[in-house]
Amino acid sequence: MIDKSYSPTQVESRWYAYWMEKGYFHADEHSEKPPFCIVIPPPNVTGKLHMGHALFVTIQDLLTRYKRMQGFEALWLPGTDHAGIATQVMVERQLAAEGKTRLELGREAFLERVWAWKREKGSNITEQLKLLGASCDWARERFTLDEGLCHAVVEAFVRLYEEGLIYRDERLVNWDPVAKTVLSDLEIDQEPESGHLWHIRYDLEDGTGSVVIATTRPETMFGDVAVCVHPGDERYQAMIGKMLRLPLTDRTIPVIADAETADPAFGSGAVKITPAHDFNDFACGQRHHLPRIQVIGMDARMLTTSDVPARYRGMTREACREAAVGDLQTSGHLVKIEGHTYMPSRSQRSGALVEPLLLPQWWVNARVLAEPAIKAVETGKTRMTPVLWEKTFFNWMHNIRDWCISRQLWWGHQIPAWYCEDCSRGHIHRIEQPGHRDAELRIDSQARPIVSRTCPETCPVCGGVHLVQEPDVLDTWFSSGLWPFSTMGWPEETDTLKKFYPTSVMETAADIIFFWVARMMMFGSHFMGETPFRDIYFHALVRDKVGQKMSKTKGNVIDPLLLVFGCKPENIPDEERKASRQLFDDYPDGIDPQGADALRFSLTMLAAQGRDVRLDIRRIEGYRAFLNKVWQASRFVLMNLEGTTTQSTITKDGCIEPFEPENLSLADAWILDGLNRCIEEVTQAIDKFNFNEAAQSVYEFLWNAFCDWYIELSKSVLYAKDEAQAANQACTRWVLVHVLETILRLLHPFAPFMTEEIWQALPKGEGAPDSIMIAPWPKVNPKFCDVPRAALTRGLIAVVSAVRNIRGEANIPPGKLIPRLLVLTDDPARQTLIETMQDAIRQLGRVEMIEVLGTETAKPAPCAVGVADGVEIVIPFAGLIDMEEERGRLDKNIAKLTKDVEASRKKLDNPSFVERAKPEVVETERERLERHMAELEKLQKARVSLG
RNA sequence: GGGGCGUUAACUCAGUGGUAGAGUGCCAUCUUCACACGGUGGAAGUCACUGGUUCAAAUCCAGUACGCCCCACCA
Repeated sequence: MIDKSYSPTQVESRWYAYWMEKGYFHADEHSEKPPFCIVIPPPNVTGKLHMGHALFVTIQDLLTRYKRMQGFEALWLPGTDHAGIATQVMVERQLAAEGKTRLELGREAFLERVWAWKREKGSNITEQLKLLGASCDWARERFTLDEGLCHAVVEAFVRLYEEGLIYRDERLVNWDPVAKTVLSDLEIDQEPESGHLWHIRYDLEDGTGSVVIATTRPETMFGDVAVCVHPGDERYQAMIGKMLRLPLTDRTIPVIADAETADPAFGSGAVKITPAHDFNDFACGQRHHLPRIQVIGMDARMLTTSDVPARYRGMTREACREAAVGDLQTSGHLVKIEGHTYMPSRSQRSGALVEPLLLPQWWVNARVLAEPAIKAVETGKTRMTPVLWEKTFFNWMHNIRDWCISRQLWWGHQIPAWYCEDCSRGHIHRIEQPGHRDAELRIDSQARPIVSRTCPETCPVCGGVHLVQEPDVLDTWFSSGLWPFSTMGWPEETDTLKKFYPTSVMETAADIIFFWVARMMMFGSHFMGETPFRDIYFHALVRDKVGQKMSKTKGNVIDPLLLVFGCKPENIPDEERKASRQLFDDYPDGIDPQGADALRFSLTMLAAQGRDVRLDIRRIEGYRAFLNKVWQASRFVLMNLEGTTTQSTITKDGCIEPFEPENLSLADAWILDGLNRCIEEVTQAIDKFNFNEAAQSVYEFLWNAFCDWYIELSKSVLYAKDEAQAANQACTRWVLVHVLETILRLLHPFAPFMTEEIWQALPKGEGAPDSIMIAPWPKVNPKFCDVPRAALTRGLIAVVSAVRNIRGEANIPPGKLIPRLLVLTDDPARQTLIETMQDAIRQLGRVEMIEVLGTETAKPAPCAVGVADGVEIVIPFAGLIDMEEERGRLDKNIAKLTKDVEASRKKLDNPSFVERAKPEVVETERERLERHMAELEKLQKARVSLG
């Protein structure tokens, strides 16, 4: 017997170890079963479990467990990502707390430190996934810096280089001066900020006039090489081609015309051109063959070159801005300062203002790689759900730009390229800094890389032996892009790849569609000849209850584990409590343990396809109540099996039925028919990724059908004293345990722990599996599809409901039995139904005696009348009912019915409805009208008799 | 500038052509032998707005308002 009350924390501590021990999570690449495979979106090793993880575990585990039960060889392949910038920044922060920097430690010692940290903390996140029940094949766990994956990365890089799809080039790139690395376009955020627009006068060299330019970055003026105006702008026609004096310097720069760069309507219509520090200016400079003058360095300070006037050299860009503006004011060149809202680029990781700099970097030719990936989606070889994401995908892929893959970090895959110090003499610079362990290597774009799988011993050109490796590492997403096949052993042709590639479903958040999904598609098509997944399911974003993204600074973070295990605010560390401020404002006394099962069930319910989720804890509590209901219903079934030989008839292939349909009671036939429907709905919904529908279906069947009616009806059979019921009792017990057992299997992918706990407690026969997670997925049993008998039971339910309705609205106290109930109908089938089920009706309606009579029977006056399923329910007053209440009740029902009748009439009186609507719709409408009219008539008569 | 999404009960959300649903909350009532994380009954919505298509619109189309997201640009 299971415990009296449902304690998720206790239940969930029991089963994970059992499943692991039994090896149920392991997928065999040599199996004969059809494959089903999901590779996990690898969480950052630095990561701490958040709602996004909880959501993907919920959905991926749901799919994996479902397919496993359906008889697939189900592989959910886990692993973690080294998360280059995130991890390095974190460890550097630790070092800073000790007063050290990575440059003091040097590359080797720093990396050792990161590895030590990874060894210590790297399993945190995977342990947290396990708490949610993730049935991953942990023996196959991978890390993007594993030996095997490094091998795959090198292989991919070298092949792409040899195919000309990777190249090194000097371009303007996004430089993060805090993290000291270049960033891809995707790693940059833009939010509006308020700044200024400085209007500065540049005088013509010949003294004939001046131009006023507007800029948001006056400190870059030392890098100006031209002032650009629109060719059609009449104000400046005469100046085009003339030279201007650049204020604060002794340089002169030309006025040029460029329609793409200058907008006559913005500012003064004239714009300064600084090709080394602005992307538009860079493009303009290229068109006009202008020089590029770099004036800001990688530390975001002004360079100490001759281009920068001595006074400003070495200043930070901010200090320089202030100084320059002051000097311009003094010299009279500053015309005005305007307030201005602009969108500066900031590094996602460090928050630093990105400085565009001219640097040699490694690039992937994305356009070529994108083609087959686009085609795969166009032809439906890979499908996206919700399908609207395909548009976003195409839009980006068709306009894709080359991908900058090098990063000036240490934590990551060092690029497999070397430079010969002899051949590339003069292009390799070692910059020694006092206090830095290693010299910094700067490698000019003119240096010639030697790309190789292993470190070359000699230079293939000159035979020289002085080779240095490219210090840069690869963008984290380069290795993640290989994830679906690198984790399976690529470039080796492994059995795992043969069995499981391409994978079945990629399940992830849509915000990494470009970062990750698109790149996996490109690499998969290129290296494997096939896109890596059949289906891509994008889940929703989990937001807070008012729809904002969760973030620590907003204080609206909801840590899934706080919900799973419960929490008291006083036990939470300050920092975390700050991050979850909103939560503790709403729940000052803390939160009760909800359990992983309830969290999972809730997320499935809330995350309808493609919709963002606003997480409302009240709904989680509601769904925990549902799991409690399952638990309590199970206790009822188990209690009634005690001391009997009735057992669940599950085997490893399905269920055997000890009873034939003709031996079933009406209630049995009804619930088994309903079970069939439920099985069908859940299965179809999961297949279509409509997880909320699937969960909803089980929810309704278990609560509204099984608990509310079948269990209640079963009591009149099980607790009957007469001998005649004995045979029915055995049947009822079997139906109880059979329906419960099947529901548990349907529910297992949603709530794995509690379903296992209960399932294990059920009495089962020979041949039953050892765990619900390897039990077969329920199938519809055509033998038990019994529509007519199910419909009769629905009639019975309607009768009981009608009695209860009268009781409730007429304020008959629940303790008071109704002495006499008349049921009027001329239909023999219904008469028999009421007769045979009268025990149940008496119990559920709290009625002492029932008489079944024909419709012509004279009603006692006064009486209360209700209509259900075409039969008339009559309750003689006999002092039971408050006349006023009853009049009110009838009036209300009459009003509603009258409205219904009018609506139906109006429709049916409309000739075009009758002609043009589908015949079955017209037929339904006629039936409805007839039914409502008959009902209305009866109620009206009853009302008249009340006076 | 381009694209996308949303607006349904007090709250959080389902519902893609045929008389509006759930959870929580609310009102009344009941601690009856699975369950008060419960039972029973009840109240509660002009489905943002305006047009259109249709016999029929929460649902399809167009527009408006408000909210949100993505991409691009921004001197």
